[in-house]
Formats: sequence, structure tokens, C-alpha cells
Amino acid sequence: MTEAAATPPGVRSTRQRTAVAAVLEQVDGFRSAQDLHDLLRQDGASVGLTTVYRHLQALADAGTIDVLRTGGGEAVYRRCPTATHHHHLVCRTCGRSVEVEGPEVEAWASSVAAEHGFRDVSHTVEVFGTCASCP
Amino acid sequence: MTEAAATPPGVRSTRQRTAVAAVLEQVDGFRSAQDLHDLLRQDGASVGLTTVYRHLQALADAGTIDVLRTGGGEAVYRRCPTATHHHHLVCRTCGRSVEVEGPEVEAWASSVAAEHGFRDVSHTVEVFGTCASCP
DNA sequence: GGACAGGTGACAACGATTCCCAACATGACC
DNA sequence: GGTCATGTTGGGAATCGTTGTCACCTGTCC
Repeated sequence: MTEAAATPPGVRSTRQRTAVAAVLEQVDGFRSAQDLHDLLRQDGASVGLTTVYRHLQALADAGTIDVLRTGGGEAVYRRCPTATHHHHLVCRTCGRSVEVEGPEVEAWASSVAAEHGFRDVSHTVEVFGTCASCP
Repeated sequence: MTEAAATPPGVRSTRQRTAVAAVLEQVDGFRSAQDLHDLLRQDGASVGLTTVYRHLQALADAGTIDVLRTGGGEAVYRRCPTATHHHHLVCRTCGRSVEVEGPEVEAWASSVAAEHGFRDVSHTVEVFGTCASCP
């Protein structure tokens, strides 16, 4: 798999690609592919579901958007302002999410992995809760 | 559906229930429901896939086993010796997993949540890597 | 204008999980 | 022991999110 920079040579900037990127900018919090597809429909930008999945995957591969798995196994996507490595504090009720950093968590993960002889370490850290504006 | 504590009145201890619990004791590391189903078949204990799912869910609800979601969206289950809250260091290649504790992570999660006004906080922290015995 | 490369989208296929429902096992009661 | 009520089981159908396929479309370059 080759590293795909933002619109590398040979990748066209089509109406659909733009529409998917645009809808991700508009929404706040994590949304499923189907949600985004519906939103696109509502906006009048009719884009096929397959195409939505394709672009989401490309964007995720490029690191432009973040992907999370819900408890139900559904993938949810979000365009994050922060390009650097970070984690999320997600509201269980409204889906709103806050980007958070945790240097101590990064340090803990590496030290724990090293301690047990694990290499090529990656980690998933997500915090779920109910935000202040939700009952 | 009633809340199922560890064998509450009205819940029978059937052959299938025992078999599912037993196979979880035998295996090391996280296994998918279908894997466990296959293992049961191999052991001669024929249990329906539906039943396997049912018991895994019940055990997970009761907190007896831990559930993780793989990148592919598949749920994997493991019986953990440690009853207290902990996290996992999982080998990407062989699936072997080590239970780890991270008081600093717990502290970080609560403080970050509090800082943003989130209540009823839970978190998922998993560390993936390649273990010492895998290439 | 024509050829070409890549993008698109309707639909089929897929894998994991859940639903449904008839058959079954068990314990309680007579 | 026989009957009944109730909870459990399991096979297959259904569902859901996702991916693959393939004919068609669109922009670009000559």
C-alpha cells in the first residue's frame, strides 16, 4: 500500500470526492458512513454509498480522518482539526467528541509493551461518557 | 430479558453453558465466537452457533469475560484470570494477550473527562504489537 | 473529435450477528 | 410416574454494515 498524500498525482478531484470531504467538515462528532451518505443526499449531492465508503477509506488511509468502532461494530468517521496523534472523549448520548492528548498514556503504552517484549506497538484509547449538555 | 447475575435463580446450568465456559478456560488469548464454536465442535461438544453467541453475551454482560473488537469489526472474547479492571497487550500475530494495569491511565481518563464536564465515564485502552516469540 | 485512464454507482456478495420459532430438557407439582 | 410450565436450544432466515464486481460515465490529453 502506498502512502497517499492529499490528492497525489493521478487522483482527480471530483464532485463526489469534494462532497464527501465537505460533509465531513460540516458535521461535529463521529458519523457512520451511512449517516454521511444520508447527509449528502439531503444536501442534494447524490453520491453512491459505495463511493462514500471508498472515499472515507482513502481519507482514513491518508490519515486525514479518524475512524472509531462503535460497540455495535459499526465504523464511525470524523475529520479532526488536529493532525498529530491524539485520542477522543466521546459523548455516548449526542456523539459530540473532544480531542484530547495524553502524553502519559503514550509513555505508559510504550513502557508496558517494552516490559513484555512487544514490538511495533500501536494502541487505541477512547474515553466515553455523558457530556455536560446531555441529560 | 432479566439481568443475569452468575447463575441467578431460574438460570439452568446446562451442558452447553458448561461447554462454552470450559472452552474459554482452555484457550489462551482472544477468540472469536466462530472460533470458539469450531473448538467446541472439535471437542465433540456440539453446541449451536446461536447458543455460543448467547452464552458469550451473557458472560460478557456478567463481566465474567472480556470482549474486544478487532479492526475488522469482529468481536473476540477472553476469560481473564484477573477480575479487577485491567487492559490488554495483544499480539497482532499470534493473538496471545497479556493483562496489564495502568493506574496512570485510569487517572488520566478521569481527569480528562472531568475537565470537559463528562460524567459516567468508561474507557477502552488496548495496546497492540508483535510479541517476542513472533517474527 | 477520439482514445484512454480513472472514477462512479447499482447491485450482488459477504461475513458477523441477531431473530424466530418449533423442538427439547428440566424441575415442580399432583 | 405423569403432566405442566418454563427456560433452553439450535437451524435457518433475516439483518446489518461493508466490500467486490462490472458496465457506464467523465475529464484529459492528443
